[in-house]
Amino acid sequence: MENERFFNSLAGTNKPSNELKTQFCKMVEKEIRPKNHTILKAGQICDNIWFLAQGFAMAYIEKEDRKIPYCFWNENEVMVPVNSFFKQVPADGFIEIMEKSTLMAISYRNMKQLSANFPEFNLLMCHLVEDMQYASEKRIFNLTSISAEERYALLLKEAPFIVRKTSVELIATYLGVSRKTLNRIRAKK
Amino acid sequence: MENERFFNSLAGTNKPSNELKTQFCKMVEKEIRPKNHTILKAGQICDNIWFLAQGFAMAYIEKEDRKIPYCFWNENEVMVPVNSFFKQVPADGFIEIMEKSTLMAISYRNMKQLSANFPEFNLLMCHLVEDMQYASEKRIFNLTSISAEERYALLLKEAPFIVRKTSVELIATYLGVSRKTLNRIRAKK
DNA sequence: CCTATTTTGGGACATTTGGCCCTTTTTGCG
DNA sequence: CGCAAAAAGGGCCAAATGTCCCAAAATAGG
Repeated sequence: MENERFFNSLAGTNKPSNELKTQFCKMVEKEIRPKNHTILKAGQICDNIWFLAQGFAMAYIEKEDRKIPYCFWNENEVMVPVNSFFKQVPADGFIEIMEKSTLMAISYRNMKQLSANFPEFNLLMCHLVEDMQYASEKRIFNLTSISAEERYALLLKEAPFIVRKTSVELIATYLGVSRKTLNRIRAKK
Repeated sequence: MENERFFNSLAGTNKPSNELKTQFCKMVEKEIRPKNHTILKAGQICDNIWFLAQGFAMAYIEKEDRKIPYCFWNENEVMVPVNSFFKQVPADGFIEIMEKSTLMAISYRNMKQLSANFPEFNLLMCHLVEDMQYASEKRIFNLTSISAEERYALLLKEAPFIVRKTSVELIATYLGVSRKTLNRIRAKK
């Protein structure tokens, strides 16, 4: 069931106790959200970690009426705006559901409680942030050291769902180039 | 003394117990490193978190004989390659001391022990990674949404020490442009 | 199913960027 | 202090990228 998938996704290769798992699963709430629904707005303090049981979503920062995507999430991924959620401060950006999605949510309060009661849960949270940091490092490396064309090829290889499910405009911005440039790259066979 | 500065830097706005502080300070070791010394090589498993008590350092990834800087550290900053240290896996990149520096080091084993004995220390480690993640997010935003010229202006404003202490080549790569382009930007008054 | 709206892809042109190369300046080291 | 090596800065040209624009295609909503 979806709560377990959420838990397993957080657990990764770790083997947390069944007690933790049971507690965790009790706390998770299910939400169905329609396409184009915004679940977090800039300025709000994020009260949830979500698991995208089904669907597609994006985090972006708004700048001069343009959306600058920071992250795309596919099914079975954990969504969390690190700064806003863990520090409980206003978010810089938005999280938007891009197609009808099923979300599993756990609140900050519940997260804190699990952390207090289960040191191993704390570890899982740390790993989550570490993984996100590592992903960011790789993205920065790509943005500073390979061409837009190579970045697009990499995206196609590692996250083709993004290319399938998003507009050219957003993909281009995500890759750090204009729509025109991405079109040219795609036109080259 | 330097051990305390290290501790305070990790503590940030938190108020950890004196007991933790004492334990921590006992574990810290001081190292003096000369210019151009590499304290971590790609492929090695990082065994330390460092505090740069004095000096200047850089993390970079090597690619086709070029150095792609990921991060620069100034005095009083905490240096840690998140993935290699926390997961104890081989590092992707290098950490190089760019000018004679004083480092305070704490080993993985000691870190683990503090984490086990002091839940509050665990929190500090989490905050450290969260902050790094937040910094990475901002950098990605800049790389995808503002011009090289604006990025340079921002760097000058927010981390002028990098501009003062590093070569044009490295700054340019850090900003995601060629040396030629950065020279042109600087030539514009 | 049809219409209004959005998205896409490409042409023309201007601008920016990068590679190559050379000279000058700075730095490191004996 | 002086020499060798490295870094900086800029000229020239080619390649790439971006802006503006429009027509065709795809999509959304009634």
